Amino acid sequence: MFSIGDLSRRTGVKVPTIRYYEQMGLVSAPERSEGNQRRYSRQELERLAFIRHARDLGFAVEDIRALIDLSFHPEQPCGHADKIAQEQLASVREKIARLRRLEAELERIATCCDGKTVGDCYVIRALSDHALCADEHV
Amino acid sequence: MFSIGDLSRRTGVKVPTIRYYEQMGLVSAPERSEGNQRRYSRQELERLAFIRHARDLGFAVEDIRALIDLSFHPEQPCGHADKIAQEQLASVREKIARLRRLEAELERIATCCDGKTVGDCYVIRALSDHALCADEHV
DNA sequence: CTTGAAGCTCTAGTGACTAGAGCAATTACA
DNA sequence: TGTAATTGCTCTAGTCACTAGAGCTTCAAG
Repeated sequence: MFSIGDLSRRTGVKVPTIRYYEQMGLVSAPERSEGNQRRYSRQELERLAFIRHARDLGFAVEDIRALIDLSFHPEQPCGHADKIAQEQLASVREKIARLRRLEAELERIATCCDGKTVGDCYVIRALSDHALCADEHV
Repeated sequence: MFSIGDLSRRTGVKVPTIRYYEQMGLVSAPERSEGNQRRYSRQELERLAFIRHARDLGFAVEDIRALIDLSFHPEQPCGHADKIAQEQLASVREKIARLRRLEAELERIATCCDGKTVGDCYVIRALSDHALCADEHV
């Protein structure tokens, strides 16, 4: 049996976060010691590792809940799991594209400031005047 | 004079968000009509456009507050504004790098699922077993 | 003059935690 | 066995940048 601290060290999920996951129903409430402390089995450790892994990959808690539900029904077609992963991939790609545009814009703004005072600072001017933007960033 | 709705349409900032910015002190409380409705000047429109632009570029509200303060002191050296922009650029680049790693991982996970049921779904297995990961993603 | 859109204030909710207070239980060591 | 340090417990509230909704008032058009 593992204490909540053991679980935390082994999975890298912080202690309050584990309790938060329990409250959200992502991990089930474990057994308790005589003194009311949480005691986890290996199964619960693995489940938390799964969650940690999925969170690292940017899955939303709701997605993770769906994936866990699916993993309890191994006989079901896996189209749903696949769809969740595909959607997550699409969303990550979108974020990357958006951030790339911001990067370009910021590079332009942050590198050509050669003014000495705020009055002729390119950063401030660029932010004041959207027309200075190379292209629309939404 | 513009109503809050005019301002919203012209800047693309939603009406409740404008009121929220006022509460946060990002935009100052404008004049009111006889019937207590907000009436904005062109200057306030421009300020909101500035904020919108900076938010689009991912600046935090605190950063924007600092940039606005700076823009009221055009005689100051602009090193601070430049620093804020540089930091924002660095943070955007970091996010891009991180998302790229996630993208690679998700591609691997989401494209090689050829199982029929959840039982042999690669998505689920990959999430369960961190060891399947090509490299560490933090 | 009426009707419907737009405005007002206020409170509470979002997601995914994080921080802190004030206790109780456990563990390590003497 | 004693005690001190660490870890655990519950509960509330805070974070960020909004967003939603209730219940009301004001404004502009026809």
